[in-house]
Amino acid sequence: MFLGKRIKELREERQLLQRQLAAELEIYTPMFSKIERGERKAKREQVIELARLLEADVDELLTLWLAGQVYDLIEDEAVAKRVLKFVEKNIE
Amino acid sequence: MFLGKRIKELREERQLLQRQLAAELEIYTPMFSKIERGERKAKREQVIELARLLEADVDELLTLWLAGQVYDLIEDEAVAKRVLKFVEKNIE
DNA sequence: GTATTTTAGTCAATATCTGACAAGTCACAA
DNA sequence: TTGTGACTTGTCAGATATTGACTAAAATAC
Repeated sequence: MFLGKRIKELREERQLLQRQLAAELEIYTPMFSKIERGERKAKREQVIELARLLEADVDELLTLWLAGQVYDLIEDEAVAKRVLKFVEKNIE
Repeated sequence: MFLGKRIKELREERQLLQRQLAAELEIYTPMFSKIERGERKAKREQVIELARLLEADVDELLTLWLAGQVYDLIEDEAVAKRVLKFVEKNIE
């Protein structure tokens, strides 16, 4: 969702078609469309490849990719913020 | 993992056996053991029921439950902290 | 309009998760 | 040293979820 939005932005800036990026990733265009709209989850490898194809920062895209997954997990939870704080405190 | 540790603490404080809590949750003891050790993921419902059985704060346990899932998602990622910050900024 | 791009929907294949259970380890007691 | 209770490990079929391939429909551009 965060990732899809950013990919679409970058793709349009670069004037590329979904079809073109899909071909590079060796997936079908409908699949690419779904990834862009957040209906399907991209694979890690695809995110990395997309960063290359779109000349974007791979860490930025990986961050958005993961953020979307974290968001999906906690968005409807009353304790969402508390969860984030907790994980922050307990990471590495 | 966070949840399992806390459940074990509470269970021992209350001097309850895995077998007893498992029975209350209507699951097999080995399953309970796995949940406690983080080998299996508890269900939302089970977390809520456990809070009741252990006289613990349900939000605390739900937080730990979700935190474990978020942690699993990002623990090995270089951008982990950045992800948390990003989600924090973009929640609600 | 019609051609191109994007999205929606279907479906089988595959991967992942779950529950149930037998069998194992470990600690302690008889 | 064997019996018992608590907990853990391992397995495996069945349920669930995810994925990829693709057709068809919708939106947009020309």
